Amino acid sequence: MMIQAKTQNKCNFNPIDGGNVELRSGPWNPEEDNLLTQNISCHGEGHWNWLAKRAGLKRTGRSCRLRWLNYLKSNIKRGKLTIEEQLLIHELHSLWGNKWSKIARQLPGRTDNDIKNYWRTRVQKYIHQLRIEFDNKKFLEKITSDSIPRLMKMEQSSTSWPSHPSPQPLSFSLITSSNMESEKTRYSSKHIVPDFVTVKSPMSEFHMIESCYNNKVTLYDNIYETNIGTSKGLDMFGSHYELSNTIDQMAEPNWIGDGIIDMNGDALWCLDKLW
DNA sequence: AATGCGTACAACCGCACGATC
DNA sequence: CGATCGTGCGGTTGTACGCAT
Repeated sequence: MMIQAKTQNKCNFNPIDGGNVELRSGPWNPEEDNLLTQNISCHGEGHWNWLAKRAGLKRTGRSCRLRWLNYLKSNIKRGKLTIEEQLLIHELHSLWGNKWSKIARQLPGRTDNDIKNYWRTRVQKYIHQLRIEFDNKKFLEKITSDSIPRLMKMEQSSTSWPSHPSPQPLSFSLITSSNMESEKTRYSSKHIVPDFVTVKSPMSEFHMIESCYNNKVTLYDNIYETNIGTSKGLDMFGSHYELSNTIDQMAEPNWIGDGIIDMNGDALWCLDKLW
C-alpha cells in the first residue's frame, strides 16, 4: 500500500488499490478517449489497471478495457449489421447459443456487445412477439422464411424509395421436398419458369425459388407459408440499412400481404402491428 | 411544442477462470 | 496451496435519440 502510494500521483490514485480519488463512471468524454488511445499506442493492450493509472484516467482497468475493445479499437465496425452478419449470427447462435464472444470472433469488427445488444433488442422481441417456444433450429428456419422475402422487399425499397409503386397483392406457396415435383408441374402448366436464387452466407446457403410472374414468389426450403406485410420494415426486424451485392439479384417489385400464417393456416400475428 | 414511448447502444456489474505470487 | 490480480464473458442497466401522439 505504501509502495503504491509512492508510485502514484495524486490524480490517478485508484481507490480500489487503496487510493482516495473517486472513480469516474458513465459515458466517456473525448479527453479520456484520447488519453486511453495514446497510452495504448505507447504501451500496448493489457494490464488495464496499470494502464488506467498510467494514463491518469479515473477509470477502472476493466472500464478502460471495455471502452477500448468495444469502441476505440481501430477495426471496430460502426453502424447496422449487414444481412450477411445477421444471418451468420442466427446460424451461429443456433449452434452455440449465447456465446457472444465466440460468435463475435466470426464477425470481424463486431464486438460481443454489438451482437448481444442486437440479439436482445431485436431478436428476443421478435421471438416474444412470435409467441413461439424458442427453438434455435425452428427459429432459424422461421427467420429465414420471413426475412428473405423482407430482404427482397427491402431491395425494391432501396431502389425506389421513397416513392413506392402502388402495392399489389402477392402470395407465396410452400415448396418442400415432398411437393417439389407437383409444384414444378403446377408452374410449368402455367408457363411459369421459376428463377432459382441462392443466398449465400458464410455458414450455409439459403435456397429459394423466385418467380416474377403474376407477383407470385415461391420460397423453397421454408417451413411456413408466408405473406409479406405492408410495413416499412427494411431488414429482418424492421430497420433500414444498405444492401450488399449478395442479395442485389433478389429484387422483386410490389410487395404486400396480410400476415404470417403457420402450416395449419392459423394467423400468428399481423406484420403491420409488428413493424 | 410538449410529452411519452420504443429502440439502439454504451457502459457497468457479477461471476468464473487462469496465472502469478 | 490459498490469496490476489487480470481478464473474459454474459446479463443487466442507463441514456440518448427518433418517432408518434
